[in-house]
Amino acid sequence: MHLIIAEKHDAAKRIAQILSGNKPRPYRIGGVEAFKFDDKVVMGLSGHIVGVDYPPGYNNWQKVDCKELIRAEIVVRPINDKIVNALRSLGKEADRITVATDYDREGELIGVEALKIAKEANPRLREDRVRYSAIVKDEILKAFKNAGKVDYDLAASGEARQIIDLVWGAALTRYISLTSGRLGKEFLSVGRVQSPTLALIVDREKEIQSFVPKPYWEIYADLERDLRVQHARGRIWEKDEVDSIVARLGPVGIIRSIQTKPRVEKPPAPFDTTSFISAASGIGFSAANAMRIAEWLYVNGFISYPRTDNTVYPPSIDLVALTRLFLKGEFSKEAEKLLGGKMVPTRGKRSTTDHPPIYPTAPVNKSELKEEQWKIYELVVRRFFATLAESCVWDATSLKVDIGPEPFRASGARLVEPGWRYYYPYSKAEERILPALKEGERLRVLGHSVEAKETQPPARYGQGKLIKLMDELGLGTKSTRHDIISKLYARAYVQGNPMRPTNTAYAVVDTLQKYAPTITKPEMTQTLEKDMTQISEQKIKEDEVIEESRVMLTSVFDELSCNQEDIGQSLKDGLRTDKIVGTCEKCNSELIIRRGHRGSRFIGCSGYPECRFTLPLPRSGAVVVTDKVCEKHGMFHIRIINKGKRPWDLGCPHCNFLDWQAKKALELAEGKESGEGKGAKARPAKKTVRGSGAKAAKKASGPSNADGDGLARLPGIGPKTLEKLASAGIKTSGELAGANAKSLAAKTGLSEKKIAAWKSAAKALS
DNA sequence: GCAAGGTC
Repeated sequence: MHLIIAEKHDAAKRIAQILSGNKPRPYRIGGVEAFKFDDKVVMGLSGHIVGVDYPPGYNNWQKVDCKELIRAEIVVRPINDKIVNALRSLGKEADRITVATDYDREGELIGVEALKIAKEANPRLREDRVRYSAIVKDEILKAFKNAGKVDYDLAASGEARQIIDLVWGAALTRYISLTSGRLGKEFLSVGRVQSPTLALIVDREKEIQSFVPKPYWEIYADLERDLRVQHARGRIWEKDEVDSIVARLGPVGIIRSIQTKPRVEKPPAPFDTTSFISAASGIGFSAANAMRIAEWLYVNGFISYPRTDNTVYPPSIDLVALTRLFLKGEFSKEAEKLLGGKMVPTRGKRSTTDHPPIYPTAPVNKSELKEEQWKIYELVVRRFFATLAESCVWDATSLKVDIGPEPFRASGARLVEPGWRYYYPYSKAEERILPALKEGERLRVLGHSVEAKETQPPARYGQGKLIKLMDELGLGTKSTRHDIISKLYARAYVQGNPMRPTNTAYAVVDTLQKYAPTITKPEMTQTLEKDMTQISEQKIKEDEVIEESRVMLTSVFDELSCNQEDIGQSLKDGLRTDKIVGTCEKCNSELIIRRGHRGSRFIGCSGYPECRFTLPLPRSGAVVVTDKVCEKHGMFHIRIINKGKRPWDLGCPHCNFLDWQAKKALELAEGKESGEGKGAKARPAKKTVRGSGAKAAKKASGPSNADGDGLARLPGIGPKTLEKLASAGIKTSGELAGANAKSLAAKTGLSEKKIAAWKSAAKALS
């Protein structure tokens, strides 16, 4: 039997279809679906099926000296047992195995991992490797006709990367976590990609903080015929000069020249992962969310593989036939127009061997997708169309006017031919139409204005911009960059979008930049890339590169241990400030996030034990203190970040607590005790509160609300109830708490029981 | 409970 190994299930399926000429038989083995035809079986892996790690003896962070990790044994263990087992049993049956994983470095390593497992089960296996750049018939058939050798050197270079990443990452992650006392769920992490990325964000923030704005002025004049012109000097840095220019202005402007030239905007290049995420970011998607949706669209057959560095369509894709598929449905107008043109595809700068650019593979009805999925799908379709469309052409006019001795100018732009912009309307193309004028024409000056401005600090990085920057610096890959960004949020290193570093991030980056600068710079990745190339070219041995790296890390640790005390202190100082939530309403001390026993957290007063004011916090997730302030309590809003979930904006912890109390009181009054209610510790910050909190916020902003102290926040009170209560003279929760339930019921028509429940809830609230 | 890299 001839066993063929692909990188993923989907690739296996399509390769089997092409090689078999029709539909291969699905062939289940140990819960894994492979494909069988003739004497062949094609099986898909799931990327890496084994991973490197330390033996279990090193699991205890406190007991193992992190320096030991530099030279500790590293073991390879299966990540996916099902696939490993299936591979073993298929390997036993086979006499030949062909590696058909993706045509790149990691693909070679993934292939070798699989090969090792199969050969352990059956040492007599003959092996070979096929290389293809797209899973299309010609390409695959050609690849299988010209099978070559497995490139063990290329795989070895990938293995070196794995080991170096693990050793540096694990040792420094543990060091920084132990030194700062942030253990357990709240550990701090360090890595070859994440730390330089975080440093970019921190460095940018420092630039912004230290930016000194410089004042400047711009002079504008309004002329008849609706013409507004700016002084040709643009930014003028001296106020004196502004004044003297203004003094020289006359009552009439004379048109010196007026020139119109065409300006051509070329259509954009096909989407690779970076430009896709960046475009999605422009319409409000986070990097991780955009990739999650793209992945779904790919798995369901609507778009091509979303993880690619390629910006050139391979000739094997029939672009015209693909466009014709869109003649029916949502994009029929666009498809028809496009097919009437030349349809010459644009080419980007990068052309790679593993996957084509991202393009739509099939039309789909809008009603079949969720709103977000549709938006991403539409983006991919429109980008695809744009890459086949004509240039966008403008008439650009530049106008020069003299007012007295002073030169002024204006520029106009008129859209002549929208070209690709017709299909891809994501960036606005604004026209500025100038009045029709002739050289030498004289216009009266109606007035002028001097605008005082100042230079602006550089902008914070949004996720789209950061992904692009990482790409340029070689940080991470198309498949990991969005994950790395998510990781920075999960560690509470950054918040918001554009991204702002927390004080924790400052402390960690400062420490690393001072004592372990290697890990904070993109150069580490660039050097590693060079070493990997040398390994794959047999110029250095894998072991030499790893050994060199270990020696380097050893000296980093020497430097760290020399400055142990300083580092511990500065980390703890930085970390403390991220924990200040507000000021205690009882004693004016700082309220900070504190740890209770058994991993619980709460907000406590730093005046303890004299002051015992506390507020509860949820048990799980990283607690982030945001910069949004509650108007009522003056406390910073809290955000909870759980791995793999959306961040939860808990809001003001005091408001959250009051909401919860009110809700509890209501439940008790209605007699439906939820299991956790009775005798349970106060745990307001639970998901159940979230709904009512959000509703409450909506209600509170409703127009019919005359409520100053949270009447609308009581669970079960909607706008209609509010009106009814208001008609009986009840406008605040205080008034409700003091009202007689029976007579109020009679006045409003509301049930007495409900009113009684609201009353006790209102009491809890006030 | 650590990294980064695949894929789901």
